[in-house]
This record gives sequence, C-alpha cells and structure tokens, in this order.
Amino acid sequence: MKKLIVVTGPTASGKTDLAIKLALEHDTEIISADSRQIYKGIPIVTAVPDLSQRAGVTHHLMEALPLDAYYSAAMFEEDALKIARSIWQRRDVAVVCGGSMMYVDALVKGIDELPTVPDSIRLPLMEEWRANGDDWLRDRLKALDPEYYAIVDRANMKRVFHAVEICLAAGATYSSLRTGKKKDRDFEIEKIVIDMPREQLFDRINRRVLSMVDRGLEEEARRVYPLRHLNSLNTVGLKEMFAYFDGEMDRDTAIARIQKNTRVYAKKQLTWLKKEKGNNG
RNA sequence: GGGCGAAUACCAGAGUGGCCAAAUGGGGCAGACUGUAAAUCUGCUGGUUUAUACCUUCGGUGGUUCGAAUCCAUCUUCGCCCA
Repeated sequence: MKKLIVVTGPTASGKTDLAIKLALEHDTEIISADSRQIYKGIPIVTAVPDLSQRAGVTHHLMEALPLDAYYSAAMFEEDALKIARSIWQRRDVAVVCGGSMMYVDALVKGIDELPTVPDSIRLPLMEEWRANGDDWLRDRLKALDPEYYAIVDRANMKRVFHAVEICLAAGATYSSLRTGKKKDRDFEIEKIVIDMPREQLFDRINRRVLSMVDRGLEEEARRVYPLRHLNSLNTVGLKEMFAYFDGEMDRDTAIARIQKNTRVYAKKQLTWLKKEKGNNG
C-alpha cells in the first residue's frame, strides 16, 4: 500500500529539515502544505528553504503560484493528491510537509465539494454588503439558510459572507453541502507532529525572525509593498513591515510585533493540533 | 530649604463619595474553525472549584461618612518648578 508521511507542527518547529531528511531516506519527493510558501516572491518571510537546503529533493507546491492567484484548501487537496499519485508511480512513499492545518486536514480527511463562486456573484454581493452593512448580510443568510444561520459564528463576517455566496452560487443551502464527512483514502497516512516545550519553540521563533531580518526581510517586503492588499501578503512578517513603511510604527517595533504575531500564530496551530489529538486525529 | 503635581490590577491608563473588582488599550492565557486559514472570529485575565454571592485590592497609616480608589491629616516614593 502506498504511503503518505505527513510532517506537521507549529511554525519554526523544524518541519522542513525533518521532511527533507525523511525524503532522502525514502528517496522520494516533498509536497508542501503551506498556504504561503506556495506563492512565489516571498521566500524569506515564509521561510522557504533555499536550493542548497533542499539537498536536491524535489519540492512540490512551493513557490508555485503568482501572488495574486486564488487558492484554497480544496484546491490543495486536489493538487496534492494528484502529485502524490504521480510520485507513487515511482516510489512507495511521498512526504508532505507543512503547517497550514486546514490544508493538511483537507488532504488527510478530505473536504466537501462546494461550487466555485464566480465573480459575477461574489463582487455584487460584496458591494451590497458594504452598502447595507453586517446585519443586512446576516439577515440574508437567515433567509437563505436558517439552519446554518443558527450555528455560524455570526460575529465572523467572513464566514457569514461565504455561506451566503455559496447558497447563491449553488442554488442550495450551504448546510446541505456541508457534510463534514471524512473521505476514505486508499493509502496509508503516517502523521508526524513535531512537539517541543513552548518556551523552546518561542525562543526559536524569536531567533528565526531576527535571522529573516538579517537575510533581507525588509527588502523583500518593499518589493511586494505595492501589492500589499493581496491576500497572499496578508501574512505575518509582511503586514507589520507594511505598517512600518506606512509610518505607523518604527522598525524595531515592527520586528518585535512580527515575533509576537508569529508566536500567536504558533499558538493557534497548537490549539488546532491539541484538538486533533483529543479527537484521535 | 520652599511650592506644585503624581502614586490605580502584569504594563500603560480612565475613574474624583454609592451604579467599582474598577472603563479602555497593550501583553498574557484559552478557544472556534470545511474554501484566499500565516486568514477570520470568540472568551478569560484579584481570590473563592458554581456564583445576580462572598472575600481581598486602587503607595503606607490614621480619620470623616450609613458608604471612600474618590474627601481630610500625615508619612513614603517619584516628577516638575523656585531657591
């Protein structure tokens, strides 16, 4: 049976190195499960390994998309499966490496099929939302899909909006499409979650941010600054630099905030992993 | 030596007699999560295992008052001003 070794864990925990080591051991390739490393043009802030670090191991879905490309967990599921199958034609094992927990889940457990929302629906809806306000959008959802309305986090407008646009695009309720069913996989999955004392992890994070600065984080941020409104650049390490460029804070403050926000990000990943552990994930 | 001002929870900082365990922000902690997820959102943050409850807090001490973080006296520390 073919096998997927999934290396995950919080940011800065050493996933990259471990994955490369495993890939070399199995003479195979790596599929990156990282919602930011997949974009091309921001290698420093996303801690993409350089060619020498990659040690000749092929990395897929890394630096593969332009910054303005739309991408999602569902697209990742599809792409990653396709790549894994092609690797399995030559090897028995493929290695997945990444900390985007939703991507990892989409690959490991599967994600529901939802229609892709066309701009012809999304953009006008967005316009109406802006004109009429949050309550209007909530009411809209209540009318379209009362079942989902009853359970959504109604303060989280991003979710409310998404549910509404899905209803409109599908011509069915979002709740009817949300099965949450785990898909059967015809391959073996070995999940390796890197764990370490929080103090040690936070120390690694703090130091890694400083090393990014040394390697040219500021220049990298300046290069993409004109595109700062793209979602791919709504990223820890860039948004703080942009705030510095905008004169909202000084450079040292920006760097300290990157460290802090990276710690917060790691914490969210840990929360996700803790829940998975509790659920036997 | 004299004058004035300030001392509030981890930090900053509101509050100037009861509605104050004390706004707000930061930081910290915890959590949610099925479509741009490094995103987005939520809760807690004096103690008491539950609390519309009780206890201990607003520099120290002593007063005034039914009641004080808030008023008075005094002490301590810090800041500014005059010598």
